[in-house]
Amino acid sequence: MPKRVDHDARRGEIARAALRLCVREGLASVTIGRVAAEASISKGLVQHYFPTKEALLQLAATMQRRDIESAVAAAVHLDEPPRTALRQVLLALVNLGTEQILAGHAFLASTAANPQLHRLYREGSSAATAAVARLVTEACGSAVAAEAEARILLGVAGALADARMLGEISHSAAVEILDLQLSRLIADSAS
Amino acid sequence: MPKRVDHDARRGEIARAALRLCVREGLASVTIGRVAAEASISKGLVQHYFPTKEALLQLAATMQRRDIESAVAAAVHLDEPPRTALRQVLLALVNLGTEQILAGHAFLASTAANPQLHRLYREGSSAATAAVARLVTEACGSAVAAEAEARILLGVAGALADARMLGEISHSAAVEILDLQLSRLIADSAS
DNA sequence: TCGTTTACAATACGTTCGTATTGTAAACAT
DNA sequence: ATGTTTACAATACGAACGTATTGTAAACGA
Repeated sequence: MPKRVDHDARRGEIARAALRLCVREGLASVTIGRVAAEASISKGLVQHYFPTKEALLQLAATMQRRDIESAVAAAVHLDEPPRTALRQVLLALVNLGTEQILAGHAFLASTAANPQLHRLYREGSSAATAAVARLVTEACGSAVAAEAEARILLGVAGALADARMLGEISHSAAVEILDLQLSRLIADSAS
Repeated sequence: MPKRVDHDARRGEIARAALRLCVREGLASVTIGRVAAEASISKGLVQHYFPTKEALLQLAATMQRRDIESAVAAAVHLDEPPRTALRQVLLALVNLGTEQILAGHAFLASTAANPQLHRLYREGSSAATAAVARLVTEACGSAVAAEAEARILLGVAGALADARMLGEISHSAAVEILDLQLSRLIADSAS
């Protein structure tokens, strides 16, 4: 009934409904109609805010990345020493919900067919590696190969998150494995 | 026109066509009709070999896992010492083609919606971890936490494969990073 | 030899997809 | 006051989906 609506916020709501659907029933079941139902709006309104389905998926993927970034940002308390911040960042990744992990895999798999998604994920991955590499340098000095160590740590965190999602390992087991690797890089990796 | 046909082989061909499509254009574009066209057969023949689309995807996922297993098996020469075999296994994973990696992510993302796929991937992941853990024990003795180290190594290998697929790092950079981690576990990790 | 089975194609069917079009009522600009 | 936007719903539409049904010709068992 009213008029002016926050356009970006509405788009965000719709994209978030798409993400929920993707996680719950797979990317293949994300259709305009299902998204509209999930968001409790009409099919026509989805079209009003997104010219095409691809644009909707693009925003959903972007928001999924942003969700991860803000989960990481929320986990690191700024006044901690670098070694603690590094651990907190990796722990945040391990603790990601099933939602973020599943959606991430789904979009990553679409990378081959969608150059825009490819760029999004490539840049996101590079940025994450660079950020972790900086923390590694701060925590360990410049004697270590920071980028290589960052890739190792991010790989371990990702694999632990996957294993946790699949129900293979418990949260505490994941933390132990992460700390095992961290203890190789820096002494005193206690929380 | 003739009669007796190797049923399993035919099913394999069709599933492989589905995999190619999945890699090239994403899981969402894997439809009965497209698979039939990719395999150069009629839509009806796909139905003749698979009662349902889900059965087709199930076999495709199973074959994708088998492909990875045989790539790994082909990479390890049996008479090598364990430390060399371990490195060869991980290198084989890093060197996986874009196809296997992308399809793996796509199926893993369908895990939430498909309990059968969930079991397939959970069991596959556990088996891989156990196999690598055994190699770790053989190579380093029982003083190390073999399963934890196996998860770390598999995580690193997977992340390197992903980074290579996205075009972030070169093959040689990936090998260097893998060897960096391996050198922590065992002395003399040279090829 | 003849009926059954099998490999495969063709097509029909109801559903659902993405998109286009149209309608309506509320807010704004003038 | 009025005409243009804007938020939203409804529906129409052709294409493509998964599946069911039917047809045909070749190989087999009897």
